Amino acid sequence: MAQPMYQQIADDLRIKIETGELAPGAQLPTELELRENYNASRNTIRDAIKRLTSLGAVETKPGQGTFVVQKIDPFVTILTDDPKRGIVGENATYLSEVSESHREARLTTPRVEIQVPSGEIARRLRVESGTQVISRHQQRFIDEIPWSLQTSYYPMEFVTSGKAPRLLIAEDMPDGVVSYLEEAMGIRQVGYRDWITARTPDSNEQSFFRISHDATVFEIFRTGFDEDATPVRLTVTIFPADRNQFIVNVGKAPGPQYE
Amino acid sequence: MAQPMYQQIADDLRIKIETGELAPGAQLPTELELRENYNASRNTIRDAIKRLTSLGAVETKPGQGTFVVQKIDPFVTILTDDPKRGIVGENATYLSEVSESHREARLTTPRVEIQVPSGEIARRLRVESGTQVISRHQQRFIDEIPWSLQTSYYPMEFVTSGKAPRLLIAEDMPDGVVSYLEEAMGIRQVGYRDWITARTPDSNEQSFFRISHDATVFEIFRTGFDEDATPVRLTVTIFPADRNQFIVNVGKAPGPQYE
DNA sequence: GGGTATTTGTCCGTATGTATT
DNA sequence: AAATACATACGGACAAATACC
Repeated sequence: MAQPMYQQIADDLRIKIETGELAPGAQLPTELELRENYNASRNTIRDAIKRLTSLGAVETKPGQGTFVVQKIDPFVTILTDDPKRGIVGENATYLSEVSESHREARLTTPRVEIQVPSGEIARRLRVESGTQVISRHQQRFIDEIPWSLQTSYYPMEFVTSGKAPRLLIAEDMPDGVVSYLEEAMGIRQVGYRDWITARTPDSNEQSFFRISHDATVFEIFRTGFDEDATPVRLTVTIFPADRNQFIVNVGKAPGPQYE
Repeated sequence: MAQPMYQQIADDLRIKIETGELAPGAQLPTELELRENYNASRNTIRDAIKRLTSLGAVETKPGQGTFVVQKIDPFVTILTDDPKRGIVGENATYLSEVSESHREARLTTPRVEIQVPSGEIARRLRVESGTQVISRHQQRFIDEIPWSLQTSYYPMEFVTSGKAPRLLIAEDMPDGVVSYLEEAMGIRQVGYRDWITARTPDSNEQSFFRISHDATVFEIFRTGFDEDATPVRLTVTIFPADRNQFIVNVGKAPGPQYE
């Protein structure tokens, strides 16, 4: 046996999917039918299907069947801001990028919390661990598909000093928090750093994005800095890898995005 | 049964790993022992372990046992070139970044091929599909751990014109291909665009990186442009997500890397 | 709403193969 | 060569989710 049987079955089905014999959205034969087609036991068929789900080629729905996944048209985020536009709020950038591509973006109103951050958050925002921070959490959708989960963290003294009370208000800031902080506190964000990682989703992310436990999500930490190189904000965004890609432009790179 | 049994067992083992009760590198009890510990069948134990492998928490070795994975110290690549350094070869950047972190980098000598590129490669390099291109492929290691797979593509006329013959020589160019092209052909790369995606590894990548089929790799397409905004090269690099992270600096961001 | 058929999910037991020590 | 440990494959039983009448 060169290849295990479940692997051969998975490959055969994968080829049928790639050639279009099984179209996107189409239902695969049921486990019982596949069992007869391939003359294998149901468990072996199930192993083959598990292989395909972990490749992201099919999805199973209890009580209904197994279906070829609809490939989602990926949304591309430009991490390096357009210099002509200057550094603006991420949400404004997000909304304009999406509308440029003729798709409909939507954000939830922020959920504002006072938290004691995890060690990683505290380290990146450079506050002492054990102190409190303000967190603002938003969900983002494109064409009503859940697209990303974003949480921004700010040092607690921004509100305890009385200077930036609107950080605690559960409302979106259309001009962006960055420009609000400049108006209210004189803090200028002169640059930022994105730290890009990938991992498997936790259970919250699995249910929000409706992805399986062995899918992949990007986790991007964006730290904004003022002129003294002090972090003024940290934004952590989770993007499912099946519907998100990123662009970094350096030097003279043409067009906004496409050739 | 709120949670399925295999899930509870997986969670219990995961907690023991996170708390350090099962140290990195340690061997888990064998399937037979776990079966007695949890009073479950061997198949159920195996389902729990599959869950942990897909999380990347453990790895199984036939004939030996199941082991807590040694977390690899991730290597961080800066995608936005340091402006003081200017735009130099990726390999030079790679070697210097690694040596700055006191780790040992190594590259294989390039494997040079003439290929008819796939549609995606042709589109990104903006050559007509069906025409030939030069490809140069290298494997990169850090401390002898396989770290990335890189393939660069160049338009065929760079050598058919007789101007850049060294592109066909299977030798690393320590100063970088970019500066060679400038010397030899007068082509200046004035900028580049990185396009960042993530996916599961193909079988080549699985065996080279020694990762499982449901791991994740970053696939980064770097297109270099000359002053006419014409692509002069395309570099595709595969990075396993368990040992690679990326940084993008925009505006004034402090330090090279760490706070 | 309820009942039934269909389909996938979980769990068990067993046998045999393959890799490593 | 033998023992150990994981990998593959079979079969069966019941549960849970969904669709349909």
